[in-house]
Amino acid sequence: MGVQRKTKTLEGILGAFGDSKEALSAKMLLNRLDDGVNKTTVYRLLDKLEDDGTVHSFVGEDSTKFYARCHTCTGEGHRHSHPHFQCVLCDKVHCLDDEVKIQAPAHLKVTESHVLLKGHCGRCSD
Amino acid sequence: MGVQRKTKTLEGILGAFGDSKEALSAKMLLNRLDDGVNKTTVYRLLDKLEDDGTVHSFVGEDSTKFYARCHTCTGEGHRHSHPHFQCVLCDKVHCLDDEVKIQAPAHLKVTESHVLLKGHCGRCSD
DNA sequence: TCCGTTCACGCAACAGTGTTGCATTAAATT
DNA sequence: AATTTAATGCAACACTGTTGCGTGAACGGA
Repeated sequence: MGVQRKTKTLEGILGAFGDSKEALSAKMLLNRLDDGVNKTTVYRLLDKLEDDGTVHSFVGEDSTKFYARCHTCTGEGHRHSHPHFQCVLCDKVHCLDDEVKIQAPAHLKVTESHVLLKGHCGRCSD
Repeated sequence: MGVQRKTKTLEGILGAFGDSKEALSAKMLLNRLDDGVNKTTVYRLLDKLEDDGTVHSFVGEDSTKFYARCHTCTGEGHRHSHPHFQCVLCDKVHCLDDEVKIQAPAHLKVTESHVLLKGHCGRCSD
């Protein structure tokens, strides 16, 4: 049913994402919010924000879920065929721009593509 | 250090993978082996087989780890730029053939690409 | 501004996947 | 067969994420 009330924690989460393409895990968010916010609250808000089409989620190679602001989605459904990039040095994750189309054998009907690239980001590869 | 002894559980695991491109999770393996094999044993063997370059691993969208036989790897390092496909109906996961190259912005140095496609497999889309 | 509704919150307990320490068992080597 | 040491089973743990429930706070209406 999505978010219905403007609470302090909600504003903290939206503020953490800001308008950037950086992706955050629940743990990262808890660290940034700090002052006694409960993890349950964060998980529930993230779920609702995803329902609303405000954020989208994907799974990193360490099996943890990351969330990032959507820029083109609605509550009707998420359409994200853009890749995500994770820096192996600073661990930052962010969304890339390009749409990705991967061709699969004809007998498969592909409905979702999840692409995660790993490597060194701009700041870390100097 | 890898596998050093040919035990019953090891043969069970290798038998389960066979020579196919199907990927299995630890849980799936435990179900197939059944007769009182401990999950710790399976996890440890999978780790060692990965070290040896016998299997490779990747993370599914449900945050669980899948393993599949390598066909071109050595203990020196895994090189897998092939996509993996998961059927949303029968939940089977398998390796696809094509190599995938995704172009990323120039300031990023990409060292790994993980691609997971989801959809309906041949058997399920009839 | 007060009040009532009901969403949101914190807490505790739990679920699932995967890991670690340690004592025991069993492959491989002699 | 005896010895060595990798592999196993067990229990306990770590981590991410979830659920139930009682309390608190946001919002709408009077």
